[in-house]
Amino acid sequence: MKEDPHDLIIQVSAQLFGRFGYKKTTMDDIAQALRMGKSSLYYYFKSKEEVFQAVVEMEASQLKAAVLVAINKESDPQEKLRQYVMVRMQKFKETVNLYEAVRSDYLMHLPFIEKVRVKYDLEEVSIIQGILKDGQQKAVFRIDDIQLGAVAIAIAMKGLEIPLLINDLENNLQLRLDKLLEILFHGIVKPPKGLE
Amino acid sequence: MKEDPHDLIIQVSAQLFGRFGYKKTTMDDIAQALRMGKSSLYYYFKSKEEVFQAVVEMEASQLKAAVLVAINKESDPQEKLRQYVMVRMQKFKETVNLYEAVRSDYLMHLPFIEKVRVKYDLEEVSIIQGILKDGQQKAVFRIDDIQLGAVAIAIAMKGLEIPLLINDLENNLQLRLDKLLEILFHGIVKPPKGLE
DNA sequence: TTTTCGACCAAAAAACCAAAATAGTCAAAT
DNA sequence: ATTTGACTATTTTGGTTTTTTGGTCGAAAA
Repeated sequence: MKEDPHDLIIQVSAQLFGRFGYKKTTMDDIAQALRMGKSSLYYYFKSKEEVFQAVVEMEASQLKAAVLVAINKESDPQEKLRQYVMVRMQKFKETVNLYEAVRSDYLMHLPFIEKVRVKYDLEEVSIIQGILKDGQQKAVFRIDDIQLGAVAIAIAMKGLEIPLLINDLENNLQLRLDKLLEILFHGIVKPPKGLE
Repeated sequence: MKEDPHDLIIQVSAQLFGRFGYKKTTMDDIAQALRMGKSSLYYYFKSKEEVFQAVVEMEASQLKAAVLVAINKESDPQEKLRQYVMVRMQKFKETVNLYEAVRSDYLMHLPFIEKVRVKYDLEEVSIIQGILKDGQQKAVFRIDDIQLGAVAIAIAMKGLEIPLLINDLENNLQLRLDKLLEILFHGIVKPPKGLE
């Protein structure tokens, strides 16, 4: 079974974009890597932007898939959420193009990237919502507004992306995540009566 | 009492940097605005970078001061923390140069800005630590590792900076902050016995 | 019909270069 | 101790040419 040209282009482009970045990768580069004429690319994609968008969307859906697999392995909502955060942070760094798209000043302001980012953010919130809802049904989470709660958690997660590029904190990361999760689960206010 | 030239330069520079940005503001512009020769500037500062650094540090310390005033108005640790988050997010946007320094791709990677940012982050963590410690002594907060807890909260706060530039959410901001704080205070896990 | 590609174009980018602007120096003046 | 004008080395800018690149099209192949 031959590979669908469409997908093949996306795969090869992903590698090139990943290595050289969006600007430095030309349509000719991609065509040459595929040993086809540049014009042929335009039979499958109508612009360079569209190719990049496809690459980013592919990576985003892979990230999403990995995350879904991880949380479905767990049944305890608390553990689901922990796995979600862990896997999502872990994989995020590895998806180079998505990373660049969200990060690079140059790309970030392009309207088509903006679209992808919003979509990707919404999916993230939706996944968290799912976990929260599940936890609520199983009566382990107490949270009144699930929508807002999910957004709040997503926001906190964004904060973790910042120091990610400043200094790699492979080691600290685990520790900080655990701390963040503990606060997320139990809060910092002492329970009223003699508990715990 | 005359104004200290050093401080005067910082004040005027802050306005110019704020209006035109770091790159577009020349030392001549600053000198002219002060009606002094450009060379005189170099009597007080040894480079343009140093002037900008002084401006950013001034703004950072003003932000810190405003935040300290706000939290000292409150005595309840929980309210302290709430005021801290509110004021810090509110004022942050208004300190244009600090904002640009942390944000702009061009400036962010300059080593001297990096330094300022780290220092500023550390101070932020230290303030949060203070609030947490106070809350612990007053037995209203329960948190084992104050250092890590403060870092976790600071990280979550960084997440709030991101959507700040994407779309102004003056209105949503208040709502999201409250939600984030509620989770921060009480967590999302249902307490074991029939409480609350 | 569907897919590929060479030839082509307009627009963008890179290379180049001279002129202007700018950060920074210094010796002399105040 | 402070200020400044004159000076310089380095960037930045503006304008021009050349090259690259994204994208089109019609013809050829499959």
